[in-house]
Amino acid sequence: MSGADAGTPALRVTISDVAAAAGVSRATATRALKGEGRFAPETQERILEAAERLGYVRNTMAAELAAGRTGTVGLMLRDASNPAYGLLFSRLQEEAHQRGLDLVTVTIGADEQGAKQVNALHRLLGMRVAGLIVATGGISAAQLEPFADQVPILRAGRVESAGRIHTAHYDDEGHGRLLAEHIVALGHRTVVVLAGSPEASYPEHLRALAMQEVLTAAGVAVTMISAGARPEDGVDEALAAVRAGATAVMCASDYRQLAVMRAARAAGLRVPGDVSVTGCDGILPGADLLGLTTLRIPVEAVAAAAVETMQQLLTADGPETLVRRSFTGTLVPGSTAAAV
Amino acid sequence: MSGADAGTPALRVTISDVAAAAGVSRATATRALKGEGRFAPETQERILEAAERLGYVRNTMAAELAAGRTGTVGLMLRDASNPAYGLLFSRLQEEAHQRGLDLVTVTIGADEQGAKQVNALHRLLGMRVAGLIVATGGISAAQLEPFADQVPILRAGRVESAGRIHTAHYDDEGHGRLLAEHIVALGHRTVVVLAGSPEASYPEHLRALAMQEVLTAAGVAVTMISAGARPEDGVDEALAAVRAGATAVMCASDYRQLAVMRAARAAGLRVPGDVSVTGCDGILPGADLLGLTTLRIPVEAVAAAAVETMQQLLTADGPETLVRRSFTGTLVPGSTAAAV
DNA sequence: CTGAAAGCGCTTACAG
DNA sequence: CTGAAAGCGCTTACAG
Repeated sequence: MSGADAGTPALRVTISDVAAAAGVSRATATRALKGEGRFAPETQERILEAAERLGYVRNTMAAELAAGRTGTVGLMLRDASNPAYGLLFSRLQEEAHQRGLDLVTVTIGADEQGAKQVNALHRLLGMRVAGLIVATGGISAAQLEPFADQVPILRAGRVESAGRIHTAHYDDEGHGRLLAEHIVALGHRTVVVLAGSPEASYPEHLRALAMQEVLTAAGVAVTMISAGARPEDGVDEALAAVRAGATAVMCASDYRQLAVMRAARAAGLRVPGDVSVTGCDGILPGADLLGLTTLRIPVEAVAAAAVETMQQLLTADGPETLVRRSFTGTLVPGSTAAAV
Repeated sequence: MSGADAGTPALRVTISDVAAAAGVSRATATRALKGEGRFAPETQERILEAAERLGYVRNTMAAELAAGRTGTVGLMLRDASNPAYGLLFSRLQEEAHQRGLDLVTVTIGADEQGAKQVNALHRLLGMRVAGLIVATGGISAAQLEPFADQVPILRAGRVESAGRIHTAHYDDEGHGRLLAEHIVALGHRTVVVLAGSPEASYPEHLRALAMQEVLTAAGVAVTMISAGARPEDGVDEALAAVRAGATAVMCASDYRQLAVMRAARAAGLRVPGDVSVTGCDGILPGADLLGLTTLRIPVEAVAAAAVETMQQLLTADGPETLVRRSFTGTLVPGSTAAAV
């Protein structure tokens, strides 16, 4: 309440201050403040009043250190400027709030090296979080697994093959299939599939493989383009294939779809007149106005499952079994893809 | 490294384990691990090797409690599903990373009551963060100020009039002015301004007031609509005004602009043939394809200034002066607004 | 260059 | 119903 001098941080009020002000021991103050254990109602009242008056805020670090446990779940997040991750983040928070789970988040840039990823992981583990939700593909199972016996780890959004990591993930293959079936149904016989390489984006890669499978099985001629991480990567190549006869470009993400539409417009190609285009994600605001043909990924369901599963893992008493939950989104037919 | 039984968390290795394994005291282990103070190079090597081998992760809570300080800055964030906040979040993280500042984030839903907002604040203060960056309008200066003498507090994105809170904010009034001047230049004489009410969105309110001022000063007839928080709120009213003669609808956000375009399309009104529309934010992916007339808010500059300022505040030795930095974005003329 | 000791703020059995 | 005591894992002067 004093010490407003700059440079000298104000003295924080501790539980000892509160206890003294209320004329009790620290032990009693602790109990009354938490509302656990035995204490006289009027004693509690006095303690609560003192805490309020002094502006007491419990030191979480000390409390958790002493109690030997943490009520916080760590969340590793990828760059939230991508709306798909932004929304996932938002939903995870929302779910956690509703279930009374405290979440502490650290993010890692998409471009960061393994060392930084591990660093972020250590920061969370250093806080002795009770569980870990990983919502970034940037960190591998190998980096995660050593800690799987210390704390439950769940990957959100992406499949995971490693033994001890739980998941709540998108059905990327199913998504690729649904989109490809739509294109087949529209009668396209020569199609470009434009996706990030496995290194650039594993989910995109999975979608692309599934698309290829469905298209090929339907007798469609497929040109696969394995591109870099940036949306504009591979776009020129895709348009070249269009000029060579392809009637549709299937993109593994809406960002790529936008890039293709931009380039098509610049090149004087009409969508869907000259070329049909599809994407995947379906969460861009304004996607409807653009008429994007896409697939809405089930962000809400994945977020809910992730938090629910984590909560179960935290309260599990029996031996823990591996949880793997997959969620399929819904096709959004738009005006960017038409029958040939 | 044992205790893989479910239910029984593995024993975490402590610095005592590392010290014992290396045959030194905990004090020496601490120094060598941090690389501070004096120690024999070969001793350090032994300690580092032991830590590595045992899988030691320093307990941050204990370390900071003992050291009496924190290296972490708290970030209070609003729902990141809004791209404007998602991008701000992303940039803040990026900047913090680059400057070696650790950020720990808690979010609060847009709809949450004051109690929850304060709760989130307490969670951060309970972690004894070294500083606080507030990137949500949901928490008031009055709630923040009591803590301003314990820790530097900076509001990012939004102006702040309270005495002890620093800011790095958008020039909302300037943004409103720039957009209004554009509409005036296009020759519109009857205009609707559609914005959230002060309670729904204070920044939108500021933009709207500035628009009104510029429009009125130019002799334009203005209809002000003070709407709810949802993008579709007030849209019907706006279209009614258009039917009554208004030639332009100025929205205080891109979300509202999209809602107006959607409704206009449904009502058979052409944009910009029958009505010009403007927004504000300019960060929607695909905004260019839609031809949105908007204003790109300077997210990057605000984020950089916020982190930079916070870092200065943390290392300041002299008496701290109030920092208030404002940033103006750039007009993005699109195809949704045309001359009458 | 290294270690013994005290202490950070809080909680938890255990006695009363 | 309440308090004294020990301890959570680590760091920091202070002696050696």
